[in-house]
This record gives sequence, structure tokens and C-alpha cells, in this order.
Amino acid sequence: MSENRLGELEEVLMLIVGILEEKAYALNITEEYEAQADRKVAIGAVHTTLNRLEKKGFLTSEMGGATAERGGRRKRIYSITASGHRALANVRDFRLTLWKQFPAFAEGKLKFVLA
Amino acid sequence: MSENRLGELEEVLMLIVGILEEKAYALNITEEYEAQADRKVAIGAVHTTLNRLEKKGFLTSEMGGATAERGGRRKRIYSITASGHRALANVRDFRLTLWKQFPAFAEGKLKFVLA
DNA sequence: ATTATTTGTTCTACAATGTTGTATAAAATG
DNA sequence: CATTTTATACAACATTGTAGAACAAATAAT
Repeated sequence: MSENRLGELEEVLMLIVGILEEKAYALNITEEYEAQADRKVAIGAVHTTLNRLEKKGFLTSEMGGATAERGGRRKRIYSITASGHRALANVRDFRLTLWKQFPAFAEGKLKFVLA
Repeated sequence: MSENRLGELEEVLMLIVGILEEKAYALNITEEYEAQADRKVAIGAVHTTLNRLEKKGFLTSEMGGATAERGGRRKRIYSITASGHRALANVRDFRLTLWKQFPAFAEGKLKFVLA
């Protein structure tokens, strides 16, 4: 019964949380997303999605301390749970399996090679 | 303005269409999905999604001939358009870029290696 | 110290995508 | 031509994605 589905934005935000680590709070995640995806996203969309991922148990969060920056309000820092990590690994493996079977993609047309 | 987004199911069904080639019709796509994803999906869900992908210009379809099987009604065969292929390649490259930056995933923990 | 400005989160409403169930259609068999 | 099998199409509902406004807390300016 491992309800394991991840939407497209959900999956990408999880990965960005994993990349940003202790700097993974909504505003920063939004900026990172826009930089990497070359695409705009509303901050509200990110908050909503992070909340839902937390409710599903794929992410946890805790309030960090306030920084000494101008307006440096306390941030809610997100991190990936064990269950979230498993879900991510599953979707990744599934997609890799499919890509391997897709003739147009499998035959040495990959620009990136992992591992 | 390249409206390039692909939902999770949309993306996977596109890949399966690419894998099945001339056998890519809804019922067969459904069975292939269930076999590969180890997960159930309603045939109606597949039809709806294929229709939407066609409307977006990522897939095309044409009716194939009736086969000589018992009950062999004519099938609607789907194939990927140039635009669909580009969209797929984009999401794949984007995700690979993210995975490479994700410490827990990037450090030799991959079971599958492409190319 | 009170007002403005900046960084940040929370809440509400709506659009797009995912899912289910049911109805319908066409071909082969008896 | 009724029954069975392989299929698609359609309608209703659930989940996920998106946008924007409201709210909160911290520093800076006056």
C-alpha cells in the first residue's frame, strides 16, 4: 500500500530541498527553482506544495533562527524524510528503466551520465 | 513561450508510447503501464491523458486496421510528435541536472547507468 | 519609538491534471 | 442476429498546480 505518487512539481521541489539542505526554505527554494528551471513559479505555489509534501510525510520542517539580515525573519527549513527519499528513488528508478527501453533516448543520445 | 510542462502520468505514458511504437494503443498502453509500474491504472485515465497530450500537440494518433483477433476492434495508434519529443528530452535533462546536484543521489548510489 | 521597508509565511480561490465509472462501438463466433 | 471480446468515448469527481492577497516579524530610517 505504499502510496508513492509524486506530482511533477512535487518531485522537483523535493530534489531542490535535497540540494539546498540547511538553506531549504520556501523563498530560497522558489529562487533556486526559477534559476534552474528557467521558469517562473509563484511563491504561493511553492508553499502549498511544500505543505502537502509534509502532510504526506515526504518532508519535515522546523523553524530556523532569525538571521541578522535586514528583514531576516525566521525561516521554515525543510528536509527529506526516509519515506520521501524512498519515493524519490522509486520514481527515478522507474523513469530510468523506461528511458532505457525507449529507442530514441537509449541509443547514446544522453548528454548526462550519472555515476 | 514554450509551454512545456508534463504531468507525472503524462510523462510516463509518453515514454510508454515511445517504447511500444506501432503497438501504442490505449488498452495495450494500460497493460504495459501496469506491468512496468507495478501499479494499477484505469483505462479511462489512460484515454483521458492520451487525449490531452494529443490536444497539446505532444502526440498524434490514427486509426489502425482491424486485426483478425476475436473482437478485434480497430485501435487508435499513438505516436510522439517532434514537439513531444523535445518536451520529453527537456524534462529528462532537467531532472538529470538536479539529480547530479543532489548529494544523496549523486555519489555512486545509482543502480542504473545510462549510455 | 513609530513608521517604512524587507524577508518571510499563511490562507483562500481557482485551473490543470489524475482517476473512476459507465456508456458505447465494432469485430468475431455461434 | 444475439453473444462475447476487444476497444474507445464521455461525464463526474479527486488531487495537484498556480496565483494573489493577507499577515507576521525583523531591521532601518526618521
